[in-house]
Amino acid sequence: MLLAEVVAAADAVAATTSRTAKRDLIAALLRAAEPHEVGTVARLLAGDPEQGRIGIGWATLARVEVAPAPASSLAVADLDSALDEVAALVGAGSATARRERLGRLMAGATAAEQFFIRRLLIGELRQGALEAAVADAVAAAFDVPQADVRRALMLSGDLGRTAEVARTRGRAGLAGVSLTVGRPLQPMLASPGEDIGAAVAAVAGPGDGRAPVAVEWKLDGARVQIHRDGDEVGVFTRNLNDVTGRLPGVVATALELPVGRFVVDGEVLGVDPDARPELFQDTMRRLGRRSGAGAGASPVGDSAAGSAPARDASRAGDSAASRAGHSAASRVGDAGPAPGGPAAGAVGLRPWLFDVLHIAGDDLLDRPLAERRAALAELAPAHRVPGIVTADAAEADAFLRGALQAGHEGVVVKDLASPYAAGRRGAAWRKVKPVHLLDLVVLAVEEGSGRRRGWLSNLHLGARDSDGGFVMVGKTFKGLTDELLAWQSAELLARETGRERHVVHVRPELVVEIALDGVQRSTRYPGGVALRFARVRRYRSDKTAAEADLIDTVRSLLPRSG
DNA sequence: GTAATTATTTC
DNA sequence: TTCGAAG
DNA sequence: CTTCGAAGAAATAATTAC
Repeated sequence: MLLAEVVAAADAVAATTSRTAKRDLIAALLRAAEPHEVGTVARLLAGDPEQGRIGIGWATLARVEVAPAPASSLAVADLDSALDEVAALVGAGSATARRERLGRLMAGATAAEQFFIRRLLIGELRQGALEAAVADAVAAAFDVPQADVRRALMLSGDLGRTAEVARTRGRAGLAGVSLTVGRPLQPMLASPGEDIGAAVAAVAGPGDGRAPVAVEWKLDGARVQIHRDGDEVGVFTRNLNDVTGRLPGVVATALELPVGRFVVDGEVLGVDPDARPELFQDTMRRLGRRSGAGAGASPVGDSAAGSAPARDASRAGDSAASRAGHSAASRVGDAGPAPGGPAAGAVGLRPWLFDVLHIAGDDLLDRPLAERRAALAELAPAHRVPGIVTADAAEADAFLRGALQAGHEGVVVKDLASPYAAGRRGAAWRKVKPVHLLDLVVLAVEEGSGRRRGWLSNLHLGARDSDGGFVMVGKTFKGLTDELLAWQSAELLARETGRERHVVHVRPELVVEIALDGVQRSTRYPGGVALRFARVRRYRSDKTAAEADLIDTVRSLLPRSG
């Protein structure tokens, strides 16, 4: 298949806002593809090429300027192999070599193709259709039920393979896709809850006689899905990245459990010697460390295993997913203190489990949560996330307060009758965490892009200094309706004091109420703190900048670090 | 040696 | 994370 | 009412460029 056909389809998809039209356009393209190309084409249209991120970003692309070819000649396979080649370039001089190879690819591409390749590589296809849309198109193209395609996609985590299966083996083939120990599936997600009472009511139903719900601590770490098959262990993140080699302690824990074959779901989190959870930043620091990759005990084993970042976690499907058998030896060395890092006494990242998806040959996905929790209690009682079962909102509230007291993020309220809805952000799980509010001053604003082009969108936020000045503590563009965007654009434009690039500086007069989850240490901002998940609640027209919150108030939200 | 670039995770 | 569009 | 996509920040590590 010619790349031009794919690009034409992508352009047509971008040109319509109708989801069914998008689906039909993609379906027509998939039908036209050769059977062996279906997977590649599907992934291209979903903006997720098999090679993943290959070390090309906007900066690299900006330096590759090649006159477009007058006529299209590239095949899909040409693009695919070019991506393979670029991905294979590592080590000294690789960036130059990448640019060179990319330039050759671009020289053979028409203007439209070049544009598509750029968007693809940057990871922003912006056609209003990604994985889910393509999945629906797969169903339409090959005349198989949408639900079957989605299920296979969630269980395999692999759109290309799912598309190929649908094309070559149809409905029966899709039905044959099942949870496979060692291969990650899409994790179930929680939807946001207003507060604990609302969450309990939403999950259990309102009023008397409501069903009991599970209420569990919500830990501020990294989601992990742990697979064990005999002495093979694989650990995967929320995005199905393989982090087995970075979590020797988790591997060791998995190997200690009394059952040889299982899939469990949970969170990894560092804990201080005094049992307080580490800051998210510190947990991520540990997870980010790639020393100790693989099973070997050689602490300076170098990055021999897939030297390029992000590539050891490639989703090549059959990659070296799990080969971390004898990891106990590497555990002690790896968990050692990072230079300049926190707490030498910390024991490294530990798994906290809250679900079981498979155990000893039985898939539990379709079983009620109550049953899965019971299975977990038997499999790994010492590693469970603390939780209760209750029908009483007051009891749930008390448990939430306890979680916060212990330094955790909040709780997740779960329907005990619900199955494990892989890949869904359903109403069966509701997360509840406290919201902080701050009144901050708008110091500057950035021009919007995409559908916010023409508006002033991203706000630079400042807290009040003790001597009358303002200290920037973060930015946000969230929580703005189109109406509010229009209003703030006009108001801020009227206060413009100067511009640099896309940033419009304004007189610090407007006070905006910001909701946030908390604050974290920052090296970027002069106040030493940055807002976490800041979003606009409303403008405080009733307040002047002199009444905004102080930087010390912002700092007081910092959790005490380990 | 330091700065820039890219990629990764969380939300 | 939040919002808006689509169905 | 639900799903989906798009908008972006922050911190970190690895690697390359200068």
